[in-house]
Amino acid sequence: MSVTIKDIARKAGVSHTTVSRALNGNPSIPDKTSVLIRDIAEEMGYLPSAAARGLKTRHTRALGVLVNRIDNPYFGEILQGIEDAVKDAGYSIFIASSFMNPKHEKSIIQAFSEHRVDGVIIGSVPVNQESYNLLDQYGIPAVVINNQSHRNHKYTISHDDFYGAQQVTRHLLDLGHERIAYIGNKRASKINNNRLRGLKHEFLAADLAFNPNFVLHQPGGEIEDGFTGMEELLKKQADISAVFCFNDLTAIGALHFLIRNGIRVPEDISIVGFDNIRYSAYTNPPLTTFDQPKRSIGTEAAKMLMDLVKQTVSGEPNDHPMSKLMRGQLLVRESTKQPERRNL
Amino acid sequence: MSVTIKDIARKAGVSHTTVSRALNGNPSIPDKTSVLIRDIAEEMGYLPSAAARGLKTRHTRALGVLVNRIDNPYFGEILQGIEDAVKDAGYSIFIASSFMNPKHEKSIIQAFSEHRVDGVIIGSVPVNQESYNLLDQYGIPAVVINNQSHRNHKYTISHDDFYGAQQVTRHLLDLGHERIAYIGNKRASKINNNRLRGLKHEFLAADLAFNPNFVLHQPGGEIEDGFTGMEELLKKQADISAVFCFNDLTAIGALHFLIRNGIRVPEDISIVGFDNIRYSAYTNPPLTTFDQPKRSIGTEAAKMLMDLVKQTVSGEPNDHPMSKLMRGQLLVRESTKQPERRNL
DNA sequence: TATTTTTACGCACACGTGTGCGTAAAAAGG
DNA sequence: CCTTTTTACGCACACGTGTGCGTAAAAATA
Repeated sequence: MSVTIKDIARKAGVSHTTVSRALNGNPSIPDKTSVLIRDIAEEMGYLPSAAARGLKTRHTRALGVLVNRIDNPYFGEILQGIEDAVKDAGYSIFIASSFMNPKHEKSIIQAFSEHRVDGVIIGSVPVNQESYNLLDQYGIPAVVINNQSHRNHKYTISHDDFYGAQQVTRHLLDLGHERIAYIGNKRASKINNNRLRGLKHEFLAADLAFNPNFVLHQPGGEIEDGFTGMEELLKKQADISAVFCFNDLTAIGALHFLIRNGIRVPEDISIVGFDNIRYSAYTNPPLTTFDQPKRSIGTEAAKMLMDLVKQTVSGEPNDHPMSKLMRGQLLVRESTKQPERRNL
Repeated sequence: MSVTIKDIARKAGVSHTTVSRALNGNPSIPDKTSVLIRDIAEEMGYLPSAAARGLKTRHTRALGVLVNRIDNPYFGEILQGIEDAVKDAGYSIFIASSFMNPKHEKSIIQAFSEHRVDGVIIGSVPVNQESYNLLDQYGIPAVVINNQSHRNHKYTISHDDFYGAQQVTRHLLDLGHERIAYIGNKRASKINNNRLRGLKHEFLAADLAFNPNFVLHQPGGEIEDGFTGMEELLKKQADISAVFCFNDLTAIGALHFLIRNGIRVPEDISIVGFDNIRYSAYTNPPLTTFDQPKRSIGTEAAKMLMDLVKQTVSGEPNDHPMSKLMRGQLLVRESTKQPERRNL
């Protein structure tokens, strides 16, 4: 079965203590025996048991990542960013998706805790107080990406949605749009609010009145929500000239609805997305959007978490909260242009 | 810090042995003490240490999943399928991406082995013999999804690409296309071959000659490969009427190139993708494609692996290989229609 | 050579959980 | 009431690794 340090010890004619020390580079072991032991270990295909080691050292070199769903292109890139950062540092990651279901979420956090992960990253999901208490009790630090709960968390990485929404809105205003609609996502309450706030702020800054009837909050942020949202919006308000969508997925859905119904984009209506998921460059027309540094958000979250772990291990208390706000940039493609004059 | 069974034992006035048995439902413990102990455990927020337990039981209730990249929409859905199946069974999953890099791959397999995962799923990545030997040595079963290496694996889940390509080709032939090109993906050699074989087979079955100049193998299967592939193909062969693309991503790229260059789809050229990634329903025009049951592929792989683990645990030898071939179905949307007569 | 210092390594316990075996107490049987 | 069976539980060891402390041998010093 699996090779243990005792097997190596037997073969090398020393005690397992010496093997353990040799493999960990303890200076009390002279080079020649150290080399001998390493060679034998290599030859026997020895790999230390993370379980046994973790039992003693109290850390596992494993992190837990909780997301809403894995097969979401936005999270996908964040996950990849996390993995990039983590891989170099020799950590492994557990990934689980909660589907916004509190039951799942609780059992995921439990599983993470049972595996005694060194830390947890929570990606754009509101998490129960109960789950946090669990992590607290087990002394597991958590970094929250795009905090969605009302609670303020100690360690967060967030995207500056307010700024992003401002840029998007300014772009539309600069083009001459005034009848701008917003298709939001109820579920992502905090993010949704920030984006809407950014939009309103720009209207205010431009001395324009924003028509609240132009806002529609959908139950989710998927393609379908954009599709049905666009449909509903046009039923209520036929005279909009541009739509700011919660994210690229909803924008793709909205775009699709318009094209299906013979409404030209951007000639009749301009569409803007948010996030810059990979695919948004290849819609027809290519989507104007706000480019979130998703991969960087992932790596920054992972780095922050690994720093926290290091501090925890070295026993430093570190009670001051940390949070990092990441900014992206507007990406003008072809789904936006100045509004054409229409008979009013 | 974390609560142990000894803590519970102290509080309940029994030995840790009794606690262990009570929590594991050992019948030698009478109900009333058992309930008492469970209550105390609950109250103290006890969660068993997976490490300590795994050390004794020799299994960790953790699986490893190796993919090419996490942020790929095709894998994303497979991953979600795996996670679905695994969650109900109380397993957790490590996910790591190799980027087709043998170095990464080796260190990932090592990490999985160190964590003594109960099994590994390898998703559409060719894996070194060395890595397999490692898994073998540690007695870790592996299920391979869409085997990409030349070696035949013991346990596999595959999609029936030959059948799929046949359906796709027949669809095009039925529409009246004969000048059908294929944009392939060199990297996915085995899958690529099967799809091309399916295509050729249908030509043969229809008594038509297939023009090998209409085949182009790209270095990858991303959107960009489709874009540049289409460009190159048109330079070489201007008179094609339909393109069968390796997957939806390349199809999206190809489609994008055509539209950018004023070539109408499907009036001038029909395009077919493969996989049916979520987004393919929302291209303009919506993509005709072959719908792979990705989520099912993931769940089936997970189930097979968990069965293998169960057998390994119960000591059954189980040396007969297993493999499951999954079939999808053609999904005709709007990127294909009969060819228009052109001046030849 | 005798003494002190250094070197090289092992003993024994710990981490948290599971389990074979043993045993006092309780229950059952006579 | 005594014997046998059953019940309820604990002791002690094991899993694989890490570590404080101790010690024999080797090296350095006197």
